[in-house]
Amino acid sequence: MTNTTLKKISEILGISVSTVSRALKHHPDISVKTREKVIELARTLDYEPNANAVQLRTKNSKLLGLMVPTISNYFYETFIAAVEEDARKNGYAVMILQSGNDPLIESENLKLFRQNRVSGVFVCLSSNTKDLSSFEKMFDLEIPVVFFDNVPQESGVHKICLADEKSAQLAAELILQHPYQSILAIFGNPALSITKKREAALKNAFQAHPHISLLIEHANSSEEAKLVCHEMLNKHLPDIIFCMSDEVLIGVLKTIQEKGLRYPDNIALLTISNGTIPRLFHPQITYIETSGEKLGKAAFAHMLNCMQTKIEPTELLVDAVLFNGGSL
Amino acid sequence: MTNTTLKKISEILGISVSTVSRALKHHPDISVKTREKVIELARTLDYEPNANAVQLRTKNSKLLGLMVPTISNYFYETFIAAVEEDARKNGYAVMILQSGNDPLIESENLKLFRQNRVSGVFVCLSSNTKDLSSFEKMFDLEIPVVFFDNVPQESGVHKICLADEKSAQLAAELILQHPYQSILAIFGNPALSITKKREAALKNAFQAHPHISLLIEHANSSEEAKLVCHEMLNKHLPDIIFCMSDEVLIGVLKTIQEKGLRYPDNIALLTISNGTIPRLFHPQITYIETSGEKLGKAAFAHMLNCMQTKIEPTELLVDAVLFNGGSL
DNA sequence: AGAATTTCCGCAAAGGTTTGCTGTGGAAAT
DNA sequence: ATTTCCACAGCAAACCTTTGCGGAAATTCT
Repeated sequence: MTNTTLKKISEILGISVSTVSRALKHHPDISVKTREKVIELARTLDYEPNANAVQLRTKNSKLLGLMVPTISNYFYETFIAAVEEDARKNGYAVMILQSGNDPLIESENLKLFRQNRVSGVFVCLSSNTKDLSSFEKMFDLEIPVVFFDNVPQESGVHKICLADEKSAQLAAELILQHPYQSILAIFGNPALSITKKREAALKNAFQAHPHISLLIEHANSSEEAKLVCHEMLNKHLPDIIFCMSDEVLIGVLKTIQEKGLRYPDNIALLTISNGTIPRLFHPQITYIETSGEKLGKAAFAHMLNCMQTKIEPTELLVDAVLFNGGSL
Repeated sequence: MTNTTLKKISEILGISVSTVSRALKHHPDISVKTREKVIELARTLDYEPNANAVQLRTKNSKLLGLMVPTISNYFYETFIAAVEEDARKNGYAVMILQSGNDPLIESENLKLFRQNRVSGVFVCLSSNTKDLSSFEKMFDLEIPVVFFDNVPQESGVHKICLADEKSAQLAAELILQHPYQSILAIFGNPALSITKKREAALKNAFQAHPHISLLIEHANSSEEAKLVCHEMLNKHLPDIIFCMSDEVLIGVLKTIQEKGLRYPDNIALLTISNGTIPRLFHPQITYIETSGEKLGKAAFAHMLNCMQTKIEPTELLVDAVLFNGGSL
């Protein structure tokens, strides 16, 4: 079977292509009689506009780009799911690409987005990206770019983040409500904006409490976190371990389980997470919620704004809330 | 900045558009001198072909569609990641849509795929889809459809599945190697092809062992699985619980933890999973591996075949292997 | 030198849609 | 009965690229 086009409909009905096109979009120039004839036939022939032709002509696609380091991640997947859902409801489709944390692939992917004429892109920066040079062309072409989660330091771009500072502050407050004296805080890749923000905020919060020992470590993966944690626990058992993310938490949990430690009895746990992992365990692990879903919804709404009216680049924050499990 | 097109290049160089087009693809009709001039200018102007125009003209897009009930799922996310990665390496981009297990949205999404002229689609059927009527048009238009994971019963379509029967058999064999006498097996949504296959295979394997009690239950979500498990354990403590999937496993684990049971001492556990969840716990949970990654790679390879040469629709299986944790 | 190739490039159409402009017929206004 | 106006529909260009075909100039062969 071959595809039905405006031309085919117009030939069958013996009218012009433009009349068919207009009838289909209820243009007032077309009489009701003609319009109904056209719509009727279009339905029976199951006409579906060729998006390529439409976009070529109108220069305005219903495609959005979305790039993450990897799709396979507790946080990104919920973000993606949320964006896709809202996009669908608004008639947009989403083209998803992974950078694998490789700036080269990131750049290639941006090119792919451009070639496919996306109307906007969501980007979580690769952890190895040093500058925004590969994004220049997007800005030049005025394709809205909304950065999320791991965002560039530069101002003048659209950023939408979790309340990184606040979530670390919340964590600090919660810790201070307990009589913990020694804290082990394990963060992720120090190159990430979220790492920097969370680390700075946590450090800052404890500055006024010099009697509390705050030990900070970094780990780029769950495996590293596990090793680091093992190492640290061998030296000294802290009162509480703070994990910056699910990746870290997973490593820490493995260590704790392997060592036969029990929380909250032997050691307390606190993490920042979207909740999936913390809720798997019993007792559930107390976490500061960073919802990929909320972030996704906010990002899409912001994108819609960007595409409709040129708005000033800003940094938006999605609030953080505490979920009380039973790990401290 | 406006986009560079073939026309713009041709005007600057004072040659025709067709020459530019041919030069850029190393057509033998074009002299080396002209070709190099063109390529040089194209590079400095950072020419990027308009995919819409190309596709419109060639009727052959570098876009693939992928539909799953939800992206946010331990299994699908790895599948998607694998497909995207291989697609990228082969110059394809992936358009991802979620059906939310709603046949209506599923149908709408197929339409979106068609309108965007994808060259092929991967589909994991929604659990509520009763027939393949909404796919008819895809077949008519000869757009390759590769079903995966939850596939239709019909033959004559491309299906690529985990070795559902074999994985259940493997599970049965493993169980029979131990002196377990009572088994609680919890399966997922009975409407899914994977549920049916796994359940049938498991039942079948135990037919020859009537002295072993095999109790079968169903649960559509982790929460249901948790409830079902609670209920069952209140009546009777089985020797082992077999979980069909991660969803089920999560519910079961919660129940077990809440009840203060310890595996493998009080009860044994066995599941089918891609490994993410089972490896989070200590001891790790023994599982039959169903790798979304392997499935994704196989699916993409198959899709490539479908697009190049019309091959006979077949059912491909991705093998299942045992991962020995410490839960039985 | 004249004929036969070869080399290189341009013309124009096609793909499906959208849209500004033009043109027609008929009804209303004068 | 002439003019004015409106409702309706078609023409043609444009978006950008690809490609069959034809043709001019340069080269090679008698």
